[in-house]
Amino acid sequence: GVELEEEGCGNEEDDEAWAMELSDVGAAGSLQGVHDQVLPTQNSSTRVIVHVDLDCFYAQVEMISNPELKDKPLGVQQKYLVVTCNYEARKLGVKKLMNVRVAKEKCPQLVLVNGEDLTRYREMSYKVTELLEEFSPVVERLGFDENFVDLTEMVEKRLQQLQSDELSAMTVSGHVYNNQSINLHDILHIRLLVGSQIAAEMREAMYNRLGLTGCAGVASNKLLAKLVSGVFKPNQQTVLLPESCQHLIHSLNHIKEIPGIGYKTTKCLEALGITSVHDLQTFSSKILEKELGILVAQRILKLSFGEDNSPVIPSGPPQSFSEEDSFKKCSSEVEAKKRIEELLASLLNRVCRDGRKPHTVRLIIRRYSSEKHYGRESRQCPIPSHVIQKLGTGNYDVMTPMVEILMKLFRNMVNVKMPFHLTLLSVCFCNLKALNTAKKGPMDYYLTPSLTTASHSGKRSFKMKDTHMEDF
DNA sequence: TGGGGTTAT
DNA sequence: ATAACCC
Repeated sequence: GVELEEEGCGNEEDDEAWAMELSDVGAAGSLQGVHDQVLPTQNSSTRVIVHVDLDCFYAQVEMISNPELKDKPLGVQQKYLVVTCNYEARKLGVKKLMNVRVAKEKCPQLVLVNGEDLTRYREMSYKVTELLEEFSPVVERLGFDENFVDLTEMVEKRLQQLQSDELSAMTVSGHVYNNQSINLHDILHIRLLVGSQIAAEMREAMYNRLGLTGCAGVASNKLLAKLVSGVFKPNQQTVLLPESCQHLIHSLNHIKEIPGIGYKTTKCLEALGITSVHDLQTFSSKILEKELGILVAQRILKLSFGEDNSPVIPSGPPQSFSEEDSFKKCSSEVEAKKRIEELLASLLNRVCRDGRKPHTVRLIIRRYSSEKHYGRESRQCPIPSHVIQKLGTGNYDVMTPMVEILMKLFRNMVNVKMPFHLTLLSVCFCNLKALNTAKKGPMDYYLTPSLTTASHSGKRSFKMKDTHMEDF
């Protein structure tokens, strides 16, 4: 890695230099200080990141589909859960991931729509990502309703376009975290301020073109942008200035609120007596490294100080397509086959519309068991090339051979001669490759996806050990 | 707990 | 193939 040190909260050394450089800007009405100094910082660790977070996304999509739902308390139901709900419903006590029965008790007027089919949510989700990509191509998706955008370059360009008399008239858009005042002589403040203006334009475009509202957080890294985006909640935005970084991170009541510290790590930290951000910041790094491994320990320790050097990675098209269904009980091979066929039919549609070809298929099951918090098993195998070729073309029957492959995977996992009880089935297409439409040419050997992309990039390689059809 | 996703080991 | 993380 080239980067030596944190961004995030600091750059105290630079701050004073900037203040000196710019101290005469107001009086002289010149931006030379900005222009001279902005360019050399372009590849430094001072970034401007926005996190965009849609308000109760599934519920919004449903309200757009059926405007009569707009002024009613609305919940989106998957199986017996209300997975999300609009703000009308929240006022009446409905919470995310609340049991349907409990939600109805709390709020008898609650209107429920089924949200088990994610198709429209997925489509709207990608429209949002594509809209954000118009601002800057560096957009990273997080789930269906969140995106990070690296605005660093855009901000630099806007600062270079700025006329000299415009600087003193610049204003922040939305909230400033902790009500901190902006110093127009501080280049870090100016850059984040410009970021807040771009964030406002993004939210305007999302509303005008897609009818969606959401929050945005602007800060110097992904962690802080994400944390600050939720400070003012529906349909508002907040910018974090460096001086308030510690205030933000210490406003968290528990380490589990830090993105990147998940269920397992939280349990492990709690066993060490660590519950608050301060506990983690001051805990022995050596002991932490022994308990969690050096990589996790060093990463979460940095996170606890608000430091996060992870880049915004453009998501691009999805790496996998999957469909799953959960149920109380599936205990026969015939029933499993029917459920797999349903999942497959939807998946084949999606894969066809994407245009790329999956080269691997995977079957995932969850077995019934009273305990065991997380128990999923999977088997995968390469898709035979003659099946891949038929995938885009509606003419040939691709269902039959695919179902046969999947049932072989099924019988490899489940001994169908013994009683079994499944509660989930899922089919996943992955290892997606672009069509090879290139005509023969001298360079093709080096450019063809199956050779170049897979074996050298390390990103989409054949690292997984597939069970081959010959094994059966 | 749903119905998805990602990367690392 | 699994385990961790995210929504």
